[in-house]
Amino acid sequence: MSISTKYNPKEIEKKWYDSWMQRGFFRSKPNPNKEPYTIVIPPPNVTGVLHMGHMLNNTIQDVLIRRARMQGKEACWVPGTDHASIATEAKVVAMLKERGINKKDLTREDFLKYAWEWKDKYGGIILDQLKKLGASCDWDRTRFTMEDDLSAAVIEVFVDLYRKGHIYRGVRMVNWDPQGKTALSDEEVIYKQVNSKLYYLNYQIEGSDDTLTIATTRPETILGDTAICVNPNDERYKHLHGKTVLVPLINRSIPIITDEYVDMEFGTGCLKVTPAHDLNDYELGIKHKLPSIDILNDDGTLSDKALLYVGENRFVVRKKIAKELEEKGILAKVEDITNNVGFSERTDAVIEPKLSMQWFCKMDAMAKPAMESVMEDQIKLHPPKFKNMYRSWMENIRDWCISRQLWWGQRIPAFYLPDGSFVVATTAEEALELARKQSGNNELQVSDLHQDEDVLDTWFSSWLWPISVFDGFKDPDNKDILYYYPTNDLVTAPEILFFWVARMIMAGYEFRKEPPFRNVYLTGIVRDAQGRKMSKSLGNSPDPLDLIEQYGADGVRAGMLFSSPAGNDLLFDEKLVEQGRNFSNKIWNAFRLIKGWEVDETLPCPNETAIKWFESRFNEAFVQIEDHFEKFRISDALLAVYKLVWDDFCSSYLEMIKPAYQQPIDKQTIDATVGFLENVLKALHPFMPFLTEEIWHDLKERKEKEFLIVAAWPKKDTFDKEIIEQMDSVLKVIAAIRNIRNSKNIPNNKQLDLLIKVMTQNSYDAFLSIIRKLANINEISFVEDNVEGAISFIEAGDEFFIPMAGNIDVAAERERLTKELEYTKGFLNSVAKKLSNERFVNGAPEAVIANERKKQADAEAKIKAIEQSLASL
RNA sequence: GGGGUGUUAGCUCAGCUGGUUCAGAGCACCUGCCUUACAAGCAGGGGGUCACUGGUUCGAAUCCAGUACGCCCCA
Repeated sequence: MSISTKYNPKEIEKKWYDSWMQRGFFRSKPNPNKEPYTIVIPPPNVTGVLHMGHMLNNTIQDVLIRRARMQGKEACWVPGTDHASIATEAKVVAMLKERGINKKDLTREDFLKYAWEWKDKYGGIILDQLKKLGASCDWDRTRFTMEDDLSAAVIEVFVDLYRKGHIYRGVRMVNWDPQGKTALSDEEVIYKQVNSKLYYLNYQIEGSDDTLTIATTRPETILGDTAICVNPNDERYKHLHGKTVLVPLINRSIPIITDEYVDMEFGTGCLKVTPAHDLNDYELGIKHKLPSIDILNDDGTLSDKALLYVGENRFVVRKKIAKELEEKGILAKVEDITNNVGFSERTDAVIEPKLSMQWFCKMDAMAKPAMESVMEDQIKLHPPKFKNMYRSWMENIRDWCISRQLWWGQRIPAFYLPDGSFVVATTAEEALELARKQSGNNELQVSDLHQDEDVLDTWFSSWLWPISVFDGFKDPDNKDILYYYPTNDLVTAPEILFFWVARMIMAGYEFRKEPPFRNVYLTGIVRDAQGRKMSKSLGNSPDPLDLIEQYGADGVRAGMLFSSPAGNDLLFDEKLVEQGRNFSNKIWNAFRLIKGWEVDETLPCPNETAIKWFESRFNEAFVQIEDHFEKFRISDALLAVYKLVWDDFCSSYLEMIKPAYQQPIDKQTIDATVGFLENVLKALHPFMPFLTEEIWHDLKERKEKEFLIVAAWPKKDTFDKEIIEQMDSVLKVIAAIRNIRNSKNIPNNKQLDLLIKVMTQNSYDAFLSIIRKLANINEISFVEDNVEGAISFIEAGDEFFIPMAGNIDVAAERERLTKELEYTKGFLNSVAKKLSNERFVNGAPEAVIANERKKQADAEAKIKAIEQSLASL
């Protein structure tokens, strides 16, 4: 035979991907005669390269979209990338540095030119990598969050929300990244446990020689202190209420205030209040009308308001000031503690809570419908355990800081007048008009206005993604948006459930009055075999493209899905991918076998039972597979196909119908078998698209557009439960015979005889040839009595004998039978006990009791049979 | 500290509405096979007090409470 015994994915994958592309199978257009099925890709970071998380995520999306396509839906998977402002800007800055260029020396326009240059060069990499995986995206629809239309949408939305009063500008405590020199949203801050020191400092009480001790992890911030706070119920400090103390080193007089917020147990129970540098202190400050003293510059050095150590880095100052305090006898003691410190997700710098002027988007009004839609299952989360988390987040939502002190992104459309007031408008011209109206000054020119320097958070683009990719802002009634929106399923990671998913839902209701999608499938995190998160720094992540090279895209796809139930982390092991590859090979060889048969049209069909059985078995399995799909149990769906193919189709069915070596096969069997293989390929195609398409075409001549990728998905059909059960018993009989061979060291090629004592209504007539073939039996006969000199076993209530021609080890056989007898008696006993319990008989449903009675009768029959066998030994 | 969620075979996990799918699957493991589709394979097999304690029930892996340990989110 000329077909290789091993499946070789390399050229095959490229061939079919190109072929699909050429024929436009991935493309989608609104088609009123078809039901739309839409997925928008979670846009990967434009700076990114494919990692294992993307592999899992996009494999699942591809499985969903391919199945929908085969189901005859108008399947549309929209790809694209997002501009990832901080990450990309950091990469561009690094690139410039390499070329000896400092960002500070560039104008905004020059910098953006470099940024686009960078994006054009590296921005498409990740999408090309997805093609290797087999992703069947409609590439003609590829979008980018910074392209003109999507940027216009962002600006339009900003202006709209501003006019609705949802966007405001204000001084607020924000998470400041002193390295990136930008504000971050709460979600971009990662808290880590670190070892710190707790410094105990003595503050002099004014008008007294006494001191008061406070504890702080950040002694440098005392320079910004504006009060000391104690719990009003704290007996220790009652005598100090209303007094003032002096801040050490600078001797500023600050009041002692009281608030129940203070934890009496922590430190000394005295809290220093630094409203400019701590969120809780800030809120205390507002409540008690305290001044804020901002002692830090944007780059994390001390400002002149600090009075001391001006211009020095915050961490350097911490050490220096601790030393100075110690020398001056102010430092009482130092303790080691661990506390949570926030770090920038992007630059890893320690976050500085900082007061600054930022733009905010109000969340409460928009959060309401977004929360309800998930709680009431208009949008379903899979698995639903994430609903709780979602709710608690939405209930405690805070306003969204949307401004970023960067250049790479959509510039905030606010224009400042010479007097410091501002207007918000989509264009400078429109702004001028508004500004003239607002100021009453008709002499104002565009050049008098100054646009805000900041850009918008990237998520302020991506929350519009399901709408903006269909140009739903530019042209709200266009055909695409009307047809594809709401999209169907979103596949993403739980980490961005709030960042992104929740905000998309808000935007959906705000701008389209409809949810952006119906189902959210949450994948897990891909971890290594030890359970560690895969990361570049650990070096524990395989390169996905290497894996594809080694095992084939189909093998990798299957491997990823073998062990990844929704919402559960995937402990990735290369073994899984190996299993995927082995599976590819298994199917390949099944195909080789079928392809290799000569057909003799004159032969009668000896395989009616096998054919009838597999047909039913396929339908049974397919119903289950569909059920898994409907419940988003993708892993289970794959495993069900896997078992259907390997166990039922290959190990059982093909062995049943396989003609003897070099013998031809009859027409009816080959036709049925090819049909079965086609159905199996269909069910398998979403998971393993390349291999299945290849076999599809090798199996038969196909017409120009007759591709598996667009073949009709099988329909759920009825199945004959009885034949499945009968075959089940028959296969157990075969296994029992094989087991006897194994344990008695009887070679496979030695034919045995089989005698059957039927004690039930079972009929084996239709299955005799199958038993003969699979168990290598010479003669099968039926008996009324026990057979002497034979090994026996019971299956489905009937007794089977294999004559051993005197080769029986009587003692061993007696022991085996005795053991089985004992077990069965014990079993009977437990059933009898149940049945003699009056409360069980009265309380349990009829079916359960009938079942127990059947168990009882079966066990009794079995005991009788074993006893007879023992007697005849 | 608050909330959520989990603990089932060596590993990863199914197990829905308590009772024949109740103790399962895949991988790993053990034994025997190079039997012309496949050694990336074939055949067979051994593994579990369902975390622990108590409760509800005729009956609990399944429901309830507590304990221990793990993970996640928030502070």
